[in-house]
Amino acid sequence: MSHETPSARRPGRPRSATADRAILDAARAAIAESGWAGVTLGGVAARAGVAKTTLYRRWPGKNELVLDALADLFDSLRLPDHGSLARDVEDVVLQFAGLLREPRTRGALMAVLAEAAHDAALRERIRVSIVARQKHLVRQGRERAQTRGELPAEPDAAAAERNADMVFDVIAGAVLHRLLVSAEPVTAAWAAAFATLLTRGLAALTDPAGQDPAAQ
Amino acid sequence: MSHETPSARRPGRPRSATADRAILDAARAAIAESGWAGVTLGGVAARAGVAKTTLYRRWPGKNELVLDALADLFDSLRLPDHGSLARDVEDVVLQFAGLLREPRTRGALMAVLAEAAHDAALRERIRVSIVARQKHLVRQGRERAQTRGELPAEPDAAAAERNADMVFDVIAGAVLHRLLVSAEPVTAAWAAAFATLLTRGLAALTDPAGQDPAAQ
DNA sequence: GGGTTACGCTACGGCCCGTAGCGTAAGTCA
DNA sequence: TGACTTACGCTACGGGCCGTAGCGTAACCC
Repeated sequence: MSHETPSARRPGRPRSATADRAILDAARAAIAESGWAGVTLGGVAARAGVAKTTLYRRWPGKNELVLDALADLFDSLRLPDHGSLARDVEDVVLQFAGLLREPRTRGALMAVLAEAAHDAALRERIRVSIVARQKHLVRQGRERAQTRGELPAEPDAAAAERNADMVFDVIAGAVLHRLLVSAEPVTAAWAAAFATLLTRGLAALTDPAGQDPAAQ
Repeated sequence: MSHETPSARRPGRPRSATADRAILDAARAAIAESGWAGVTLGGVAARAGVAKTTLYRRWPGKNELVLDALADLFDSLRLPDHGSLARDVEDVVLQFAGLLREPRTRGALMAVLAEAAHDAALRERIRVSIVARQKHLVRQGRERAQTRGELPAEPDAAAAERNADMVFDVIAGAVLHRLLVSAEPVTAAWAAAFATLLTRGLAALTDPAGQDPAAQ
């Protein structure tokens, strides 16, 4: 996943790709069954039919393993073209909420985020394997919206990047907060209302007559 | 904190209020020093000058203790009146980000949320001691904005409640996500842009000509 | 074959959890 | 004052999991 692909083949016995997949599958299963607290590296190893030491040879600890096991989940997100930005956002929001429908998956994700709060290396790992990997959705949506004329073009690249980050934080943050802290479901109605709020607000934000766009 | 206040004085030796405060202070200190993983109930007890058993007599476990230790932090949030909804939102966003400036505080909060994902009792505890206790800020802001004429009045109470929940999720979610997942600071410029996005979007959302407000 | 790396297995020290048991301290009530 | 009730401090314990060390074996390259 985030391991170096041995471009130059090294001598010695190669790592078993089968074991890699077995371990990640076992980790996902363990998460689904017993949540974060229920995941023990010993248990994952046993379930994967692998020695515990093999596990420690590949991942520094529980956080990194679970993160890798979760990262793939988000790769299934797609931005369909419904003809309007709001509809597209609504669709992606529902997809995202669907991925986190399982409470234990939510728990595992949050736990990793929690550890990241005081672990810079883990934070970087998250940034690479989840955030950066999904940010293309935001860029894609913006391009479409600008082509449609729904959103004005940003004055410069820096402003465009700031707005993309903002959109990402607002979407992912709102959905996570609703599911996890408020503990209420993301329904179609909620997604529609949220998409309206976001797209209207975004139009105002990008509008040059909107506010002072003082850079950070 | 969330214990029953002994309205009718019971017989026997009363619980030491001093110990309660000492334990919560010790827990906060432990969080600040070593983050979630570093908090051990044994350690907290020792630091508080209290027997470990005393701790277990009052809190079911680590989650509940840390939650109680964190809940007070949010009570300092205030909604100042700057004359415009956007400015008020901006102010509160900066306050909120300020509370979470300390990475270890963020970690402790996130860890509690993570556990809550698969612990309904803890979820309820969070809902009561944090979410419900701070939601008055949203209601207050809405009332002011409607008095000022910045926002239209909602058609009915249910719609008003839905919007309030939405605002809460968007604000808290976006700030948390930016600080924790994106790992970028909440600057004054970011807060201003976010406040613009939210207030403009909210105006569109509440606008009767906005979209179909199909209830959930 | 020799060299190199990965694997499975076992065993271990260490830390922390959560509880039990006991004697003692601090209150209430008669 | 003395009986009663509840909280406290202390010690001890079984149990679980962590993360590592050591060893023999398996797979791959030259």
